[in-house]
Amino acid sequence: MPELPEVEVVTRSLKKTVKNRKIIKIIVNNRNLRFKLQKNFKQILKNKIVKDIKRKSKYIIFDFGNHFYTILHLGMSGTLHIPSKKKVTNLSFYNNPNMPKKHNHVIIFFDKINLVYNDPRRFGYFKVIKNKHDFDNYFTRIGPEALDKEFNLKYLKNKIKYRKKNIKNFLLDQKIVSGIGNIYANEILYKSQISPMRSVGKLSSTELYKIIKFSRTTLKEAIKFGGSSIKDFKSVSGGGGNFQTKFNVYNRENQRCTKSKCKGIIKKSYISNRSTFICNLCQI
DNA sequence: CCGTTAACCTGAGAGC
DNA sequence: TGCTCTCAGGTTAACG
Repeated sequence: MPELPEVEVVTRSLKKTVKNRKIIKIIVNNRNLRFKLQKNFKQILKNKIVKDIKRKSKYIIFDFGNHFYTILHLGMSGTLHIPSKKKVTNLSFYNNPNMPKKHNHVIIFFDKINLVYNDPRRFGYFKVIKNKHDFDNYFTRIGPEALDKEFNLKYLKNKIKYRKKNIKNFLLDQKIVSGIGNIYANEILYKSQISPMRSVGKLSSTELYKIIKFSRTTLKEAIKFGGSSIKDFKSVSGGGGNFQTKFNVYNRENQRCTKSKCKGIIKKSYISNRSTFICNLCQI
């Protein structure tokens, strides 16, 4: 489900809702997430106070102070929500309305507020980290995120050397640049007017610069619109984002290119089993 | 080292 | 109505 903008939106709402709150208790209904939840997960987090909430690419970080953290990755279908007594918030694409609590795997009880982790496909996971070394080490596996200054022309030029990978898979490779997923890779390449099939080694500096620029602007704009809600993305309070109304190519198969004067039709294909949308006339 | 594929999961929607 | 099949916003082990 979530790429950088959606995770950012969730992180911002967590800052407003659970920051500085104390965990009273935790209920674990299903430990079998992508990685099995450690046995003492409940005990180890009990009575901890959330000092801060941070985000690193697609990871949400609960910072408890003293280099004690819990990292959460939402996978494809993970959502966090705070149930309200007034309205039903858990009605995502994947949830059977008759059994809305079926995939509520972890419930964190704060004073006054409960935070529910729901994840039908269970590709998401929590990881508890207890020291600075492990924390820093955890993120060495991923490259700079697309909004970082480190993700610049010099960095990119160095990374593409001697490589034949196509630009779409390159943008999706979190070791190269982190935070971009399938929706935004499609949108960024459309705005850059570059075909997703192009080999990275053959891209010009101008083209690389466009990719960097549009990565930043596209992700930032998506954040401004509250992320993209295709099927089940919801913010913590239950509202969806609106960036899907801004899509130029994603999910727009057989529709007209959004650029005025362009007669192109958006075509769908697959690259490494991921759906890929392009305007044949705009993207070369 | 590099690039690609399969696998991990559940459920909605399409087609028959 | 119901069955089967495909697809979904992510990651990564395993393979050639």
